[in-house]
Amino acid sequence: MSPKAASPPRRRERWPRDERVAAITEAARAVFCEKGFLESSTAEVAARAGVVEGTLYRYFPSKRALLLHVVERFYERIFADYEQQLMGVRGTWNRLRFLIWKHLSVLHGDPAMCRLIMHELRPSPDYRRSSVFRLNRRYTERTMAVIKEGIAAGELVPGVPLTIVRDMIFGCAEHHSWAYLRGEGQFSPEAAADALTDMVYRGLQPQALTRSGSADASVRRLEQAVRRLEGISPARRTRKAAG
Amino acid sequence: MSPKAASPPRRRERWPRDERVAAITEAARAVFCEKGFLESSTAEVAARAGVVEGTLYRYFPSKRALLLHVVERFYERIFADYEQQLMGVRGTWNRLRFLIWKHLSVLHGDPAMCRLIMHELRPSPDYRRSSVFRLNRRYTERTMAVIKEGIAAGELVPGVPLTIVRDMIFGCAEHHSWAYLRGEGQFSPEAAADALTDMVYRGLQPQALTRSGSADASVRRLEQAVRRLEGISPARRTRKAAG
Amino acid sequence: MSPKAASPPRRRERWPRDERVAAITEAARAVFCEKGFLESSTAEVAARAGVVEGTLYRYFPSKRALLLHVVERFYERIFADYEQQLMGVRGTWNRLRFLIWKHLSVLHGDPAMCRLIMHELRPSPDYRRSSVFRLNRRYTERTMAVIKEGIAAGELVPGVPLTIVRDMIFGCAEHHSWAYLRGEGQFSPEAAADALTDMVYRGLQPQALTRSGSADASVRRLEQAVRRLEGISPARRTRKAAG
Amino acid sequence: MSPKAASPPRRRERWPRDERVAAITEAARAVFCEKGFLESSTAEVAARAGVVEGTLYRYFPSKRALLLHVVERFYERIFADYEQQLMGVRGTWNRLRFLIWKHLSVLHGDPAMCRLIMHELRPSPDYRRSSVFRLNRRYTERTMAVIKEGIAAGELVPGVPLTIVRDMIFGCAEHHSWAYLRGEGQFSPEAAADALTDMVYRGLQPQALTRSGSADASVRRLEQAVRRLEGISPARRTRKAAG
DNA sequence: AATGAATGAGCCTTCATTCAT
DNA sequence: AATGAATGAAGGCTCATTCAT
Repeated sequence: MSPKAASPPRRRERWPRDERVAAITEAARAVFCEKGFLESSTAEVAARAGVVEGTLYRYFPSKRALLLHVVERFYERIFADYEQQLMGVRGTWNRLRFLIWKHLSVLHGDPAMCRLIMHELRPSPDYRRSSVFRLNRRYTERTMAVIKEGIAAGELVPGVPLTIVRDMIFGCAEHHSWAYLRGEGQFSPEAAADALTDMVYRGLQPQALTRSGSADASVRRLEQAVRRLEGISPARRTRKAAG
Repeated sequence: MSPKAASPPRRRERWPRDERVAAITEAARAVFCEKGFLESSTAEVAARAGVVEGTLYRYFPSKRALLLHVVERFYERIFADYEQQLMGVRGTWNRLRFLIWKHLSVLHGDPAMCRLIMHELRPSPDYRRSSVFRLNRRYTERTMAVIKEGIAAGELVPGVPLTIVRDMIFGCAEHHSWAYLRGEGQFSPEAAADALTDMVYRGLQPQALTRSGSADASVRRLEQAVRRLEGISPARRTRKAAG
Repeated sequence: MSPKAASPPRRRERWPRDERVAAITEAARAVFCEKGFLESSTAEVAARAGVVEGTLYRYFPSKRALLLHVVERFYERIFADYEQQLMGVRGTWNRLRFLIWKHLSVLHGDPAMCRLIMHELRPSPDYRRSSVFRLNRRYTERTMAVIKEGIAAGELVPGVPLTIVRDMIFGCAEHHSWAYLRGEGQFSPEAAADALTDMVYRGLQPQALTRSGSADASVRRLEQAVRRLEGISPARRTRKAAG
Repeated sequence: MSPKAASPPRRRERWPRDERVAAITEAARAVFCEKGFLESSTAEVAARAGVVEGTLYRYFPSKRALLLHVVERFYERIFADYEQQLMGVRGTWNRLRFLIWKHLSVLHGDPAMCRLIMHELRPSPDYRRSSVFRLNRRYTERTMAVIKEGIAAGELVPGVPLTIVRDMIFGCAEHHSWAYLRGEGQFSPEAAADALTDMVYRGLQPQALTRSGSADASVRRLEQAVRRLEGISPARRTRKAAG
């Protein structure tokens, strides 16, 4: 019933507000990345930031809010990079490759943070209501915009649902970097970007199955038309052709 | 508000060991899927299995081992399904589409278990040393084998690293089902399998990047006209309508 | 999830001291009544008063002192009402009924404040040393004065300890309004005042067997002995005697 | 993510369950009574009971449940006393006086516990849904039953709402013992019981205000007539009408 | 006078694992 | 084999009060 007794104060630093926030954010980033979110304690974050635990809660309402803030700052840095650079790249394939490469580079450049986002933030139940979800959407939309431009230009075909394309790009990147994020493997953003871009680009090419240049290309194409009329899947075409 | 009641002493049932294990496994599966691994307590698993907590530790060295066991059983069921059915499917595209569809169907059919595996088991630090990791590798290798067959048959080109192809397939599937696994969206295994298979298949076609204004451009245009008239795959319908 | 925003710097308003105090008092009253004392935070009081927390402590030495101040103001309002009105009422029963009704009306009219006083202020360890305790004493003494007048006038008998009478009146009022103060019931100040006044008034009527010192005291004592042997209540005495 | 590491066990006592519960309950009773509920810590309760904190939660789901249990045990002891003894008392006044005295004796005999109940348990928001509320109702109903018997026997009049009578008895007892419960005063259960019982009993007497055959009866009757001419109360109307 | 950020002790609760019976 | 009670460390969060500016 009686209020907590005051204790002799230690020393009371008065930094500018922004510096405090920055110190806390950075400390949180470091601790979360090192140990993971669940394994981090607010006590450790506070200690590393040079404040007491209570001070954390003056700036952030909860440990989780602090995580979100850390991740938001990360996205901001990413975006800052993006905007400029993309403008200097021309051509659908090149632009696509640039964005994929950029994404892979992010994964490669800060695996701890990416692991934090992917393994600890994203699985949480309210992720889809969080600001980070929206940031991520904005992030992926940049890539999808390039695809759409390609389609609009007639360079790519609109036949494949864009969500599939998006999931293919980001899912592939994620899977591909999986082990690396865990500190258990390596990958090359450049090589992966090349391969992935090619796959996606080719997958969206209008020519479909036309191994062009070959002498019998037109013959095969006729065969295929016939087969299609028989109601058979495209896969069959090849086999029959081969047979 | 009387103290928690002591449960009535259970009879020391003399079940066969296997039944015990099965009961515990099933209880664990149910609880883990319902509440997630971290949120599940051994107490609840034991209660649902009709044993006391201590008994759990007679059969499994830890809660985590129990999780691994549960997931292993799940993989076993998947495999049992697979082997037979794949043998009945011919053609690279079809076989690939079958495996992709099967994978998506698994995600669709038991989202809770898949979420458990993907969000709770896989991020753990020793996943790559676990039996489940090996099972999963075996699982994905089945799919990669089809790709390799396609390459061996000359139907697909070997230019793209297989790991990229694998990551594209499973990464896409995972991303695509993400919201669904959280109970926050829908997806169609069939439609997704079609689109994904097409993308991958086309991405591995030999025709390469003939974006040229090459000589056969006009031939291709003719082909397209034919295709439009025939109108076959779902993806194609759109194009037809648009055309 | 950006960090808690710093509030825009408030203008250092140069209110008259009294207005400041009044604003703080009113804010505190509102917050304390809404959420209870323990559940209220000085931060919220300050915010509602439009000042910062530190300013609170310029005017009040502690949160608890603020509570006391709030309650004192409340008592003052009550007293202001009282003094005048009572003068217009004549007759012991009427005056008693008026005061009881007034008390019940206060409970009825501001249940939140009364709950605050009764459930949160009064149980605190130093209540009996507080100014509010003295105010309350003054408050109850007004009622006791009426009783004393009635006794002095020979209309009521002095046999019952006044503290019991007082406790009966205020204890009854408090119990009667209990649920209402919690927002869980209703009561009528008028009906309760009637019943309570009658009970008290009748309980202090001379007719009962208690006017001792009278000549027949020893006779009554004998009667009581007899009755005790019969196992009958003293009340019977009267009726039997009267009969 | 990894389970908490086990530490070297200290010593593991295995008392009979009931003894453990009793030890915890008694420790909780002692600590709560000494320091109040809010000021007590589960750590202290556990220490006094000779168990670790976790053990508390095996038997009770929360600190508050422990409080409720302690209070329930207290009520049980009270009831055990009651039942027998009341049977040996005859006559409305005597029975009423016994119950009131008993209640006051309880307050007098265990002030710390009663303070706990009245100041810490009862004000809590969900008190009215608690088992203790029901126990208390049962407790007060015992007393009201005696009043009802008196009314049924024609010894008391039914004109006053029973809830008012109940509130008067228990409210008075509570107010009367207030300071004592705080360790700041004294009171005599016997004297208070006598006075309170008389007040209540007389307040429920049928005879109205006129019954004595005493010499000054006529004088009083005249006084009353005067008062009636002045006034006023609704209660009186009834009597007048009846007269 | 006013600000408003820093303090920091301490609480209730959880639960995988162990082990005496 | 089975029981089921005991362990005990750990952690996020609150908030009245102080005091440098």
